[in-house]
Amino acid sequence: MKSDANTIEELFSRGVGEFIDPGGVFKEKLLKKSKGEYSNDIIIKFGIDPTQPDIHLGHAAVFRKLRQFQDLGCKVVFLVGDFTANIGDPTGKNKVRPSIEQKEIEANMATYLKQVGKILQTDEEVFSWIKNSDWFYSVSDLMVEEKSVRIQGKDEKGNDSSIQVSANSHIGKAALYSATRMQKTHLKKEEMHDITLRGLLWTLGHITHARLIERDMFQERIKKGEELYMHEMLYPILQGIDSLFIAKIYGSCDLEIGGTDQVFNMLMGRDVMKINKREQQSVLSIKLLEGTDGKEKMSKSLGNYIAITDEPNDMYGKVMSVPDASIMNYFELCTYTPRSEIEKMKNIIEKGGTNLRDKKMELARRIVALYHGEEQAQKAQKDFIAAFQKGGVPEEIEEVAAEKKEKLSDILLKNGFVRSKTEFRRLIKEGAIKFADGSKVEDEHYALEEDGVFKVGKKRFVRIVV
RNA sequence: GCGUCGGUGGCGGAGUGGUCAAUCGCAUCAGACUGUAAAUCUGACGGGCUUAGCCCUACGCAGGUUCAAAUCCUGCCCGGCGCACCA
Repeated sequence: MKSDANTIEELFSRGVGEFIDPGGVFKEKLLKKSKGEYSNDIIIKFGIDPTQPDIHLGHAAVFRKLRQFQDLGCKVVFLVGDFTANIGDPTGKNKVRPSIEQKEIEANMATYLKQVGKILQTDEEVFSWIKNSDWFYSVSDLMVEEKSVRIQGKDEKGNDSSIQVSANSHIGKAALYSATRMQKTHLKKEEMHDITLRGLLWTLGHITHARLIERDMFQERIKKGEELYMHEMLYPILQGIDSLFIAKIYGSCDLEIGGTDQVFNMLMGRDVMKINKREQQSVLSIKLLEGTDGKEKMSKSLGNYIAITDEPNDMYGKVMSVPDASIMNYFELCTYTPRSEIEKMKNIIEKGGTNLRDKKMELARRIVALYHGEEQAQKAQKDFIAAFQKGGVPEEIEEVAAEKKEKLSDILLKNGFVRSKTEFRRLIKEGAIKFADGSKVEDEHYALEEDGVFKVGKKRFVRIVV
């Protein structure tokens, strides 16, 4: 990627909610870096939740931004907020097994990074990740399985020596813990950084109540007379402490990126860093992508998302189902279409000069091409036209196996095309289940004699092979 | 701990002994119209069946009263609010 002024300009404005970079510190570093005049790593922090590994276009917008920074020589650090996620968790386990947790997180990260790898570079030079329990847990939080631990050291004469200690002792736990810590094992650090109550209070001693309750969300709840718990108040500060520790561990934390809903928390990081005499991070927030319903933000739990692992046809179709009003939001956040072109499009649309459907098809094609390649995108478009504009059946559809004479209702139920037999019967009554030629299946007991293609409603297609 | 109000389908929220698989709104699904958009209209929306009907399981959990309970009683669990205790 070229690092000309235009690229940089686009980087800080496209899809961006706010870019807070007092004194232009970050921008300057970036410029220097691109000219080879800045030798330190430029660290960009991004908080993730790997327990939800389905990455959708909303995340992708941020990842694509991160990728652009990587291309300019920055290093992206994913912060896994496992510790802070546990605080709000009511299951309330008060002891932890770090080695097991580490394994779980690593397994999650593996699937997560597999998807992220489609967008980001994940080699060590420009990428790293760390979990925040690495500095938030204290030795007393831990539970040990072992009975005893051997600790290596030197004797008075400087010869190698070791002693056996009880695993449940403070020193034993410390030894076991340090053997699982990412700072040591993944990042090969000698010195370990931890937050302590002393350090936390020091920081808290510089933050006022008024500063904290500024936050919109807190204000709203105060207005409604809802309770505000102390751990919730502390949350932004803990997130800030994460930035501080990334700076300690990686040498700096120059920029934090997140959704527009994270701006307050990210700015808290600046405060915490300043209090602790660290260079403050800059903050870049990315606009939220609307979901396929065009109302809420895209999220898995609302079911209005397009996953980057969605099949081409599916992805194309989902983009087409997005309301017209969201098209520009998608163009900005989900494609590389130059902004000048997007602006032109906006003008044309405002004048009502063009068929919006065609713009949306272009959008869908571009998005599919991004994740599946141009060829697949073309194919998805062709299939879409065949299936929906001409009322046929797409070429590539899900195929399921079935026994001869097996009832259609059972096959569809078994493969999740209908939720229950009752629903199947309803759909038959409504004339929603059709053969490939478009004629309706009238008999709810219809059984298969040979291979067949069926439509359930207008969006579900299946080829059944006997 | 005491008092009090509450826990109903994916969500919100009616119902306070039979006519309740449960009014209504949202969400969802299907049909019509379309551009698989929006808007609009129509219908469905616990599960199952040999389907003008029938059966099963459900209104926090467990018992009980009754011919009959989401609805009444008892115990338990969970949540909101008020008060007290502790500090």
